[in-house]
Order: sequence, then structure tokens, then C-alpha cells
Amino acid sequence: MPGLREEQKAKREKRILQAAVSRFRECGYDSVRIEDLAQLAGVSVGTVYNYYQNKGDILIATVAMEVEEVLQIGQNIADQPPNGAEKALLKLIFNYYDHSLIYLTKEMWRTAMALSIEHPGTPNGRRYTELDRRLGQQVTDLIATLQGRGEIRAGLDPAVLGQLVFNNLNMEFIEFVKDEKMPLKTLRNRVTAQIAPFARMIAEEGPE
Amino acid sequence: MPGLREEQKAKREKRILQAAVSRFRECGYDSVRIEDLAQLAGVSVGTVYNYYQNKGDILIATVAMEVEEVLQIGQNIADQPPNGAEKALLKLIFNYYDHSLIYLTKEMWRTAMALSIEHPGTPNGRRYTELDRRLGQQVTDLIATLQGRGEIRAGLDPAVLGQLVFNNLNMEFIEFVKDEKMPLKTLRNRVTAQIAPFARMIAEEGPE
DNA sequence: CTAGAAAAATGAACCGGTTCAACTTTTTTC
DNA sequence: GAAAAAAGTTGAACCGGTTCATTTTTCTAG
Repeated sequence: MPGLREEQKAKREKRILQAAVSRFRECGYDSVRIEDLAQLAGVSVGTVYNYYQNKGDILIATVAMEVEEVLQIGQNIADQPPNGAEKALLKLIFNYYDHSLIYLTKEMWRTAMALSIEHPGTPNGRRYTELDRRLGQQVTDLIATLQGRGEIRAGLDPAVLGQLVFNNLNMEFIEFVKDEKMPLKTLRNRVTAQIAPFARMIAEEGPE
Repeated sequence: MPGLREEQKAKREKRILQAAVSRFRECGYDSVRIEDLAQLAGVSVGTVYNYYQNKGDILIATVAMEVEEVLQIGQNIADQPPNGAEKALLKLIFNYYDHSLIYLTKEMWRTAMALSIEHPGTPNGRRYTELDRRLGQQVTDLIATLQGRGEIRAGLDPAVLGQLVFNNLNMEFIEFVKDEKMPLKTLRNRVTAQIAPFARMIAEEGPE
């Protein structure tokens, strides 16, 4: 039996998170006060801190939901990639990029990234870093799959290539969210320009 | 004639910055209060804000000094690189890395990076981003020089390769400063593992 | 059903970054 | 050299994230 207490706890936590998602998107992370969230969720300020360690924690929770979803889809791509290193890599990367702004704004991404860099040891920071690690692992998995198929040179270490690609797509994503005016299309183009020659270089020499 | 006012202004700004460098290194960015800096510099809190826009601005100013120095040395390496793409790239990269902790702590780097991501439009953020851009440009310059010498395949775009390498060294540096326990040696090893195969791939096919 | 214990909610108080109206100092003008 | 203007300094007050002693709610034992 869940009990009244458990039930109310779950309901309150959900209400706070919903209030946060909505307000953060609407007004921007900085200008939303904890008091606003508390009011919208029908609880007191202190109660918000009972459910989340601090303001950043609430943001990370919303970011985590979005990343989990992207990881889910990415797994299918990594398991059954299309033929050709360039096509496969870009499919995975664009999956990440194209989902990134559905639930979250650029400002929310910036804040979450900043938090994870500034306070890497806190539960917030660690959680975001762990999500990053899993994204990177997915790129590595994809490359290993391609290598198993003979589409990438056998001598290359998938973990090294995966890290290289992930570092690149991640850094370009940071530039993307740093520039409020940059459209997704530009991000795609930039990464394509980098991944395309890279993919040719790591590909098993095919028919010229 | 510099005038009394100008002289005092310069002296005060310097005293505040010196107080900041010393305190930030000693106690960590977060636990240093503006009031502490003001006291140490012999001015009031309000005066600190006359010289620096906000706390982050003071940090960026100290970071900028360090990056300017590294850029200076890097220019020589980019202009006259040693033979071989791997050797040349690593020399430039290690120049960056080896200087990074002379004046600044990992915490200071983390905070500066977080600031530039979180508030890219502010003077702080822009200044840090601009420094990053110049570092990236230096990598591109180096690659162009090597290509001019015939040490890198002619078909590859130096700007694209430069961005790729810079993204990678920057991201690995972020991981380095995020992990308080990681020694410089580990950072060097990780980047070497990534740059070495990359350098071989972009190098003009030499004698096998 | 009730007393006591355990869990959770509350909001006033704290803390430090930031602002700004009043005050001082320096420079300029005559 | 005195008065007015310009530039700079000051610290008390503001603001919002965070804490914690107190109060309220829920659960459990008898």
C-alpha cells in the first residue's frame, strides 16, 4: 500500500517539477525565483528544498528527462546504424541535436552545462556528467558496430575515435547554445563539415 | 601628465586585482567575498564595482592575463613548428596545458568557463570566448603552416582540422579541471592518445 | 480512538552579490 | 584661490537563494 504520505510526496515533487519546466521555459532560469515555483506548486519555499537540493538541482532534473529520451532513441541508431561512417555518425548526432530544443531552451542548456562544470562534485554536477558519459559511450558503441561491419579501419580504437567525435559534437553544441541567434541548421552544417572529412579518413578504403 | 586621479585609479585597480588573485588562489572563488577583496585592497565594496562589473569580471581579468601569456608563447610555436604533425600539435597543446595551473587553480578555470557559458553575452563571457577563439585560431595557423610545408594532405581544410583539434583539446581540458584529482600527466596522455592517430591520418602519406 | 513518534511543511532570518543616493575628492573655470 | 563641475568613493539597503527552529501532518502502537 503506497500510503497517503508517499502519494502526496510524489504529487508534490511532480507539481514542483512541472512548475519549474514551465517557468524556466517561459521566463528564463535566472528570473524565476524559488518562491515563484513554490507558489505555483502550492507549497512553501522550504518544501521545495525538501525535494530538490537547490535551484540547479531542479534544472538538472528537467535536463535529465530530455537526455534520457535522446539516449533511448540513440540506442536504436547505435545498434542498427545505416551504412557508411559519415551517414551513421551524422544520424546519431542529429538525433541529439534535433531533440535538444523540444523541451529545453538554450538558456536552460547553458545553465545546466555551467552548473556541471562549476560544481562537478555535487550530485547535480555528477548527474549531468554521467549523462554526458553515456552519450559519449553511445558514439563509441556506434563506431565499434561500424568497425565490426568492416566500415572503419581495423587498426583504430573505437573508444578513442568515439571520444574525439563526442568532444567535437559536444563543443559545437556548446557554441550553439552560447549563440542565441544560431539556428540548428548552422550547427548541423558546422558539424557536418567536420565529421565528413573525418569519416572519410577513418573509413576502410573503399572503391575510389 | 598622468594626473593624481589617473594615478590613484590605476593603483586601486591593481590592488583589487592583486587581492583577487591571491584570495581566489588561497580560499577559492566562492568563499571569497567582495567585502574581503575591498578590505584587502583598502577600498569600499562600492569601489570594487567601480572597477569591475561583477565578481566574475574580476576572475575573467585574472584568467585573461594567463591566456595572453600562453598565446604569446603559442605564436612562436605556430610560426616555427617542429617537423611532424603529431609532434607540432602536441607541442602547442602542451604549451597550453603546462601553463594552465601556474597562476590559476582548477576551481578558477571551472568558474571562468562556467561564466562564459552561462552568460555569453556579457562583457565577461565575450572576453573569455574571444580568448578561446584566438587559441583555436592558433591551432588552425599551425596546421596551415604544416600544410604549407607539405606535412599535411593538401585536400584538407586547415580551419576545419583546427576547429576539430581545438574542440578536442578544450573539452579534454574541461574534463581535467572538473576532476580535482586528475594530474596533468593524465591529461597529456589522454590527448596524446587522440591526437596521435589523428595526426597520422591527416599527414601526407610518407615512407611506410 | 488516542498518545507519542516520525516525517514533512513552513516562513522568518541569514548571507553575500549588487545597487544607488549621499558624500568626498579632484579638476576646471574665472 | 574660491566656486562650480566632474569624477570617484562610500556603505546601507535590496534581492533572492538557502537554512533551520518551529509547527503541522501522518503514521504506529496499544
